[in-house]
Amino acid sequence: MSHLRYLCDMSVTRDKLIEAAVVALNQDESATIEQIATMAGVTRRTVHRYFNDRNTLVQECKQTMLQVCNLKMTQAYQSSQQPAIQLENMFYAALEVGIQYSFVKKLFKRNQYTNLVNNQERAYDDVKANWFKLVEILQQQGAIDKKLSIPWIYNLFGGMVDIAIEAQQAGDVARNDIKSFSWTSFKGSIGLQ
Amino acid sequence: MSHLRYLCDMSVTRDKLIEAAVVALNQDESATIEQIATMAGVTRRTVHRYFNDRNTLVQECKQTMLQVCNLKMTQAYQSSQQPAIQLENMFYAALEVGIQYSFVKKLFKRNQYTNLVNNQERAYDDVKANWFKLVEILQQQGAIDKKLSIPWIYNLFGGMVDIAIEAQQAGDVARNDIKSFSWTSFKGSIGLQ
DNA sequence: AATAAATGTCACATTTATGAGTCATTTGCG
DNA sequence: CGCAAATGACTCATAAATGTGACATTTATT
Repeated sequence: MSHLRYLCDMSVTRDKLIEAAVVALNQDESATIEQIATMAGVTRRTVHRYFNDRNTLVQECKQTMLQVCNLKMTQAYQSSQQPAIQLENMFYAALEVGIQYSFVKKLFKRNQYTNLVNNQERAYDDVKANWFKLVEILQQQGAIDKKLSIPWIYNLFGGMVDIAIEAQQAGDVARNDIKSFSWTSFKGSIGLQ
Repeated sequence: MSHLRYLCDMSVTRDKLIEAAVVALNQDESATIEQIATMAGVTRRTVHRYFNDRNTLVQECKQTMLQVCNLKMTQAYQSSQQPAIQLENMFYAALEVGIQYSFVKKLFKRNQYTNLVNNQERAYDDVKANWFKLVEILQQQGAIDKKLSIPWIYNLFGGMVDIAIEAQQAGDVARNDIKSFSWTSFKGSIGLQ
């Protein structure tokens, strides 16, 4: 056990593969192993060495992404006591884990109410419940446009992250501007003071 | 030639297949012919009767969707002389052809600058150019937040359509609310007075 | 330089997707 | 009803994607 991982350490490649798979699957949910391997800069055979089959890889992506998002979002939620600040920090957290967040969102969009309820998924429900509470409070205070429904605002929140990702991938919006642009736009879209 | 098309008229089935393919491909760009057929409520064999191969079907989807979007967006652009009204009507037009618009957007996101430049694609460039002019005018007038860049606003415009589609598909936002919610939110997101 | 780990290359079996032919059945119409 | 168009059900051939094994090559560590 070294204090620093080797560059060719297996766990590094493993993480790299999951990361590449998330990017590929986020853009094309039927992406082939070949495409994922190419994106990760390895051979298809290497992917098969780390994951028995395609489904295993996909499942690992789901678990890992859920874990990452739950952690980041929970930290953001606990970063303050003021709903407006909490919401803003949760937005930034979602932006930071952009593609992961988008992946998790799609995950729950498709398999809604499967019987695959595990700890991570329950934790995600908690995160979502906390988010809903925040928006409810802000709306009751009149800080958020009362004409908009909370489910709509939830869709907006996730959708704005996707817009930020797309803008970044398209490359036509300066990378440094994206964070401020997207928060400004999200704030405006819900009429937040 | 009857004034009313038969229910089993070929062109009806053909249109139905294209429509189903657009929905399927919009959600999974690698959707199989089987999935598309299922979505259209026909057999895979039927799809093959109308389109020689998968690529032909995809190409036809692109052409048809481009045509539909160009028409609707151009009509909306020409519906007024006031930039703010024109923009609003273009937004509604994009919403009306929601999935088609989203499809076309993805189309141009991937194959940017291919050599497949045909009439429809040139027309799309015109539509886009007109849209840009509107936003530029509004921003110079101070009617739109000057801190936001126009490419960002363009991404927002298309992204808001996607959010509306998702909200509708998820079913957690009342169908009648979606039009007003999304315009309200888009307006707010760009700081439009 | 020697060693071990990690990855690449090739070869092959299995599965899945695609495209197309044939014939029976359904559907809308006169 | 009876006709003709449209579709479904079944079939097969080919192509693409997946999963594995054996071995060569590269890479990092000692």
